[in-house]
Amino acid sequence: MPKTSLDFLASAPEVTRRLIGATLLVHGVGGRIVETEAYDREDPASHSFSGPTLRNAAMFGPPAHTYVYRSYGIHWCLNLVCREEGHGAGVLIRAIEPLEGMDLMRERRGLEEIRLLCAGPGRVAQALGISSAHNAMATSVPPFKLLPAPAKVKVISGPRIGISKAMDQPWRFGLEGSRFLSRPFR
DNA sequence: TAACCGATTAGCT
DNA sequence: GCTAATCGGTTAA
Repeated sequence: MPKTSLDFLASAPEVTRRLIGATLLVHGVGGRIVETEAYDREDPASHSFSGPTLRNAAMFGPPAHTYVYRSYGIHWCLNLVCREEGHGAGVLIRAIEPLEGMDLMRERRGLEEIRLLCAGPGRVAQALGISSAHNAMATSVPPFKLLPAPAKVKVISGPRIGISKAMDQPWRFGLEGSRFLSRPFR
């Protein structure tokens, strides 16, 4: 229990930036977070924008918990809830540098190429074995393990991917120079 | 009908 | 090496 534990109560972009470089494991499988995106309540691109529904309920639950949703009817995507309970903000985990449980991740993804194992939110969820069963769970207890980033990570930012609103907000964050990003920053 | 996307294909530098 | 286009499913406005 490091005293430098992550503060999920800060603003969504702040929490999102600080998650870059953090280590995320599920049942000991995962690695270092290298790409994230912020979503907030007053944010037309956020699932929480129009208030609570059955699907996004976890976004309005306690911080440091998960919000898992189905994307385009096919993939699962993992978010971490931030700000105070009931606010409706979260961080989308977009890419991870694979470090632990490589064999299991390769098997789940049906892929050898390490660079593409977790390069994208749907890919992250598949490699880590995330599904709706992992929705609204605390990240501080098993099967989850979340370790804060080291002090000196270099973070870059840019517009979010796959949205058509609030394009002006640079709420996508990445680890500078990482080759495990879903797409490069420019 | 548009979405917090991935695999594939076709084209480019 | 890269980008753009296409299509596949569910959800919810």
